Amino acid sequence: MATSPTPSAKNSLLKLESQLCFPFYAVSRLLTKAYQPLLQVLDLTYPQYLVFLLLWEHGQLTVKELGEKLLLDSGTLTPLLKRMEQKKWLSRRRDPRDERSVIIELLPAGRALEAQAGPIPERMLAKMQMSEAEILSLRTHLTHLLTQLT
Amino acid sequence: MATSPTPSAKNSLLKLESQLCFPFYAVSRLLTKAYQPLLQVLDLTYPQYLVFLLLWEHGQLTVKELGEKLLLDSGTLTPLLKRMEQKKWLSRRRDPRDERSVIIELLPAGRALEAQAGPIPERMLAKMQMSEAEILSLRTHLTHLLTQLT
DNA sequence: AAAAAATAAATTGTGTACAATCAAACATTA
DNA sequence: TAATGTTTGATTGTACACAATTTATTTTTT
Repeated sequence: MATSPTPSAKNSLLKLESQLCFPFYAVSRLLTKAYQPLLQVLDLTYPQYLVFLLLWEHGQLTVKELGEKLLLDSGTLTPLLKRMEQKKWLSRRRDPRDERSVIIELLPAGRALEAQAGPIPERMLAKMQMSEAEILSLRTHLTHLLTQLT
Repeated sequence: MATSPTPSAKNSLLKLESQLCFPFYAVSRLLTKAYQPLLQVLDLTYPQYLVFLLLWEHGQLTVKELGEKLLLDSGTLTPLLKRMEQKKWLSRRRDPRDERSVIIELLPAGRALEAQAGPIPERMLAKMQMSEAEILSLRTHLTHLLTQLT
């Protein structure tokens, strides 16, 4: 006769889930904490470091473009970018060709941080203690999830 | 002659890294957002839901125990638990045997939420669109990372 | 037992996150 | 071109997250 999944089988699945979303939440916060001592000497937070990674590569981007790449909205980015502006790391100005857009441009003090931030990725990889195969496997799954959730 | 890694090899490694930590950060936020419509009808946030998962299982826990299991400190938990107390979901009281500890205990209104929250894990699994094999693989890597970073 | 050390929460201050709303600028079309 | 609708940031309000400090309590040492 047809039966629904046994309670134990169902529970294992549900338990699996409860142990899947929480680890993401926990790992994300622990990674940010692991960055903290490396970023603190540069007076940077992790989200600010992510903004810099993009600016070091592109030089200048609009708030909208930053938001699309970081999956953050202006309610998060505007105050964050204002703090970075106060530290003379970047400039904020309206695009003359479209006054709705705000262009974020790297300033010399911001560009100077790139060299100091150079060793950070290797140090983080060391903290993670993962093989390149593990990292590739993780990246595949994370990218898949990212696609599903976006 | 001995050489350091080539720039390209080194860059690929660094790029790998920049594409590993950010996905964790992004997936974690997207998962919280994916929970939001399911939790909103219960008037819950994701961290509050995590507290409930523990309380539904254990009935009562100290703030310290909640913090150990969720990897959160009292600076985060105290205001969160006070909000949950205001909604009559739980009670906060000092342990008479050790006045330093605060015991968090589930109240009837909090226990009543358990049934309503029942379908949430399955719905989240559906949103993630992952096979059980993928989930198991992810869990292994996440647990490893969690251990490395704790 | 009195002093010193350790523990558990609470508090304070800073910095994200994000939903909801608003305002200005631009694009479209009737 | 005037009205309508869309786009882009900024603002507001709520809720984490965490470092650093403080307070109350308990434990350990002397």
